[in-house]
Amino acid sequence: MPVTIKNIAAELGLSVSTVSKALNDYPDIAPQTRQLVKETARRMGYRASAAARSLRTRRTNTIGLIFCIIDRHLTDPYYLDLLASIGEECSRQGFDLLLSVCPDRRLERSAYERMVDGKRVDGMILTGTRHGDGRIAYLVERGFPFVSLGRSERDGDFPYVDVDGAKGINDGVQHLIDQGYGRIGFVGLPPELVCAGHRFQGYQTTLEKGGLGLDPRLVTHCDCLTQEAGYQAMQGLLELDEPPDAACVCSDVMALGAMGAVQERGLAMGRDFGIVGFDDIPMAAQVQPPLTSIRQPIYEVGTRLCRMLIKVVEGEPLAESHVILGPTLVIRESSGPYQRGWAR
Amino acid sequence: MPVTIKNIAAELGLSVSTVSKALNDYPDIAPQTRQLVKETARRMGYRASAAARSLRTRRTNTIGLIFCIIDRHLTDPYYLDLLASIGEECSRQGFDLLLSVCPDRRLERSAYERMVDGKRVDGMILTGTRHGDGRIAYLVERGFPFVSLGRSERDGDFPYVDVDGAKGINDGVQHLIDQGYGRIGFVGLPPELVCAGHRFQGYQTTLEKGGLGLDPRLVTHCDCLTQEAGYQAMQGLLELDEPPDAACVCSDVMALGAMGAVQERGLAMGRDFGIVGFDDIPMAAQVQPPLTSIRQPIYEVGTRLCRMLIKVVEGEPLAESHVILGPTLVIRESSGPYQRGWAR
DNA sequence: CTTGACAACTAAAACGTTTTTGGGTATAAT
DNA sequence: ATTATACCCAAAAACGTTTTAGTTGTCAAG
Repeated sequence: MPVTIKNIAAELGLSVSTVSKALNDYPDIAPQTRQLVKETARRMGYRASAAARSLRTRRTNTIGLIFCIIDRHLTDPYYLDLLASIGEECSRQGFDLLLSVCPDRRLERSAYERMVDGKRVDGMILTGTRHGDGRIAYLVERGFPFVSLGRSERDGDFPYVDVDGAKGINDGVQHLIDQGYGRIGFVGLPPELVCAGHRFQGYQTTLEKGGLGLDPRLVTHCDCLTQEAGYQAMQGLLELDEPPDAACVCSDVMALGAMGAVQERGLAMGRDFGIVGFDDIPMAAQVQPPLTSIRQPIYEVGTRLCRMLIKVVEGEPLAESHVILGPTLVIRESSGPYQRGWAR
Repeated sequence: MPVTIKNIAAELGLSVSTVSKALNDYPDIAPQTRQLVKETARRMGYRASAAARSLRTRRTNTIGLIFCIIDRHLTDPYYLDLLASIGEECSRQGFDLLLSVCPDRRLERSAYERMVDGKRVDGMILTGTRHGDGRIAYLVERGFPFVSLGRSERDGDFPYVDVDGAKGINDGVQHLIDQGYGRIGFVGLPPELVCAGHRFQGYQTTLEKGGLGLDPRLVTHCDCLTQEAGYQAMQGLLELDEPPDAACVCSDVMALGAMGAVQERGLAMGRDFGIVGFDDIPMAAQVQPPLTSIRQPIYEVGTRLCRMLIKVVEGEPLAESHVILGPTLVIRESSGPYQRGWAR
């Protein structure tokens, strides 16, 4: 039923190999033949069978992406933008994107094996590198092409794109200091994430540079990137004997939850209490008050990841295999100048 | 390098066909042989080549999904949840999910052709049915298995899952009426979407039922589902000579933008002006004031779509091929009782 | 002793490509 | 007239499975 290369050959009285070569622009095919074949193929509505082609060429022209969803809620717009940028670049390059969503960390390994060992994809994009990342170990051991979003110091040398989290947090914390906040808390990412450490370092060094000591009680983190978790974390900080008057929250989604907790206490955001988020999701600009946030160039990250991986897959050399992109602080009202103390 | 069925056969001194049959539980294989083969396969780390298998069986065990992104921003959490639910169900059923993101409506057709004619997937999930939907025409013509999220009256008979938008809007508008709002606007979806019509009907009938006439000036719509568009639409309504005192906005993301426009005018949300959104994204509960919204059972929608499609692909009969799920109104503060008039 | 039935396995074709090798026919060079 | 050189095309193998159609061996029934 579907039209194959053989049908075209029969139609034209040519051999299969000639047709194949014509379609693939081999040099030893007469220009007119090539023309004729392509014309006929189009007329007959021919499309190469992906399976047959990849069986023969050992290439799938597909890249794999696995999202491991904890808690059944992956509603962070950040991921959707990442996905969109990767997907778009894939399309441009004629690649497909095979996506797997696994609801449980324990199923993650088998999801990778399915894609990699089942030869379903040519390469993988890995997001959110973790300490002692089993996925990296696996891919390195297999010698399978991959790039990652996020560094991983000790796990071997592989191409990655990362955002300079320390720099981002530095800008954010410094901004809070400049606005007059003196007791600045930190709501970090799940500690297993490599980038969580970088961001904390940014917090630490900027406090020191600003002459503010680090109070460990003001440092907390969320185990998942949800509003609820951000709300809880901020609750914890506000219940301290000496609560903070500002906080740097490592994800906007978490920051929105944190804002809720602050406002619930009757504190005026951007006056009594300052918050800086991370990611600069679209919602950040719309919420009341608008949320100051450290913008990640997420579209560029996704695009670069995709381009790098495709180069690796095709065996081309990478101009740079370790890319660190700079975030930019977007100042809005949630970090307005500090106006009064906690006790009022 | 990768271990194939032939390697296993050689290792055990069996034929390829025996190994294949053993792995696939054919009855004419001795139980002990089957056992031995499976054991050995596992030990050697065997994984069937997806390409070879699907070349032979004409099945890919993959379903396709194409997101057409307008405006480079697909940050609606709704889609991420939909994607997550579809992805999870795929995993459970041992299917892969091939995702294509096309930045331009003009590239949509070729994205479909790539998946369908290139035999990359066994079936497609189509989202957001449109009037005179070219995708449906194409798939029907090809006789290709698909299910859709959303009805389509005239385009032929195919399985779908839909949410009862008329019912949802009905509940929302009735709620606004009950809260004392008397001049209720409507911010609809892009009119090309089939569901846009259903929702508008819900608006219309509920107004009539409530004895409120329909003022066409209070009816507007957005061309894309962004906050910005919602903001603009609401601006338009508020600039009328006789502006509304409430509005039903057909997507939460748009509703958040609309809330911004309302608040910018100095109106108190949930007192001077009521808003009901649609989708009940997580953000709705967190924003200030929390947004009343019509919840779509999006996880169930995704799961059902996936299950139905897989049944169709496998040639099993569908218990019900036209599923309409009910939304539920989640009441929050953005639709608090009407307290004062526009002029103050 | 043949026949048939059954169980357990194998041979081989097929799926639709790509690619290597090689063959034939012009044209050009010796 | 012979040889070399392009040029164009065809044959065939290969990729790793699945599946149809046997083949072998054993055992029971006739």
